[in-house]
Amino acid sequence: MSRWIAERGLKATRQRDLIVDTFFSASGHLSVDELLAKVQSRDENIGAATVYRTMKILSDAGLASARHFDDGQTRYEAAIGRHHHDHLICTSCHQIIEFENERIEELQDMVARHHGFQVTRHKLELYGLCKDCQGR
Amino acid sequence: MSRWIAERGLKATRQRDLIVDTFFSASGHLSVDELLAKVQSRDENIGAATVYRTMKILSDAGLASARHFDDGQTRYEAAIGRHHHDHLICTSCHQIIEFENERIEELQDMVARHHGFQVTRHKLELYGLCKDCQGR
DNA sequence: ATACCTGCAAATGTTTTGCAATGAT
DNA sequence: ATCATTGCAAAACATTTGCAGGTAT
Repeated sequence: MSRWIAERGLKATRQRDLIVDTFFSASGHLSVDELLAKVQSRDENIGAATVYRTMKILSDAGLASARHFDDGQTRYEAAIGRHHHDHLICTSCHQIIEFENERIEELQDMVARHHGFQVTRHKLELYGLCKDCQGR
Repeated sequence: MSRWIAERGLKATRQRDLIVDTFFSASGHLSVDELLAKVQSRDENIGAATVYRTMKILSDAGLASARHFDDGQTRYEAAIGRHHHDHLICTSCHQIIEFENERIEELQDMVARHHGFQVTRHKLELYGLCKDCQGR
């Protein structure tokens, strides 16, 4: 993100580097809390506000995307060179599975066109029980 | 909702009746704030907590459904005898259009089956500009 | 009479913001 | 030297909860 940072007069700091590095080293859909914990295990003096601020920058830069699942917390996932995709979310073990489906996207475009809508982003989430959680 | 209320020892009160009546008389996807305002224009002494509590009851009774769009507020819509449907949301004028698409639902089921997932509910939201807001 | 309900205010949980001190260029 | 950034604490939100008093059955 250094180019993006330089272009708008932002500064590279130890904290930002650490947060960004931690974020991209981790996998999955991290809540700010989870990320903060990982970050603080490397430098306990980093504050939550800095993590919030840094993730907002990453998100504005298009390098991370914010997701709002139904648990009331914002989660971020890496967005570098990734296709758009949607999510299956297990309501029992909270596992998140990603999927892509070209046909669904096409049908969404069709629906939007039909309503004269210009879609900029969409969200498709399927909530339920994953294979492992169905037997209890 | 009188039957549902009686069945579980809940009580019919003036406030609940007023909130429920206001909710079903209004249309669209009301936030608690919006509903509270309408309710208070009929009885200014009704508190926000009562609206929250009542909408939770309606929701548990299956008469209203809670929606969480990306604006950080819970919105409720009437759910009596309605099909499942999804939403187109204008990010400029905040208009919300509903749609149903059988093919998309089928494809979702296929995706879920493919992952061994048992889906209980899903959410499909298309964000963008509605016809009116595209010209600015 | 006995629960249940209400309104208020206080508590909660998540995210944002003001500010003085610190740090990058 | 400038101006962005940090950490902290306080503020801002949306929502929930405790409680004393009020109300439906």
